[in-house]
Amino acid sequence: MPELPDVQGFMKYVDATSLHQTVNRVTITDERILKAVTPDKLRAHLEGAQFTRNDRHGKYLFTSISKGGALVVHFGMTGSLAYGDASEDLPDYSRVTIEFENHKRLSYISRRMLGEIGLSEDPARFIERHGLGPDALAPELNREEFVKALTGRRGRIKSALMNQSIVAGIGNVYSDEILFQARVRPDKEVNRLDEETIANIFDVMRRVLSIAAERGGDLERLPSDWLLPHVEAGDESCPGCGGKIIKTKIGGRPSHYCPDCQTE
DNA sequence: CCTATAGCCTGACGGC
DNA sequence: TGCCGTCAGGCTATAG
Repeated sequence: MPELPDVQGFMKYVDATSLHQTVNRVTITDERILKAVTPDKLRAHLEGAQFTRNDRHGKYLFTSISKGGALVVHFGMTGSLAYGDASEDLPDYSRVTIEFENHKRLSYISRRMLGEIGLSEDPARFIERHGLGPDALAPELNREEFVKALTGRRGRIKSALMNQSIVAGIGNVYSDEILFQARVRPDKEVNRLDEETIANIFDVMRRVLSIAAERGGDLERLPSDWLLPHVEAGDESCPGCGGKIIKTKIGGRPSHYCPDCQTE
């Protein structure tokens, strides 16, 4: 599930549950989720340490470790976190579980194993090496820069919004919502959009992501005049005009839009 | 340099 | 009930 708003939700979740507790034990149920670190190294870095703070960049969560460096958490399409009592059974598809001295545990869950757990000594360098653009909600990202980053590009606007090297954090679902609210069709070629329209997409992007992030990505808590709650509920009618929402594929990803409201 | 596409990986779901 | 194809809120490597 995780796009920027969801990861923001996970960040608050870790803030509320897992900071400043000493790690007793790290259990790795499936090593394949560790792509750039060995199980021994992960354990060595975490055991006896505490988590001190969380930061997010795009869809990545960086949890700082008191001994130095940070735990890198990426959720892929099916990742999530679950905090609970250490005596309880692990949730299905737990891949890594961190047990604390207070007999609680934090489990990283991933059904399809498309995510990753790793370590980074320097998250800023990690972000750079992975070619991530500025976070979509970063205060230093402004309208002008956004317009500049999109100008001269070919391809479709939805693909550009989902391109993490332009702006980090937007995925398949929120790109649909942003374009719905900006009234731009997802298959519109970027180079056929004028500056004003792109600037408006920027404003809408900020509003959509901030509101959704506040709600931790919980689709049920989103305003009912947004597209997502309708699509999620299997409702094929447009919250704006009541017309039929079109489902199609753009860049291989399922996409929803209203042909009547999204005219640009 | 840029964009589009296939592949990774696994389980849930619907149709037969 | 069981099998099978399709699908999925992401990313990377590769081809064009």
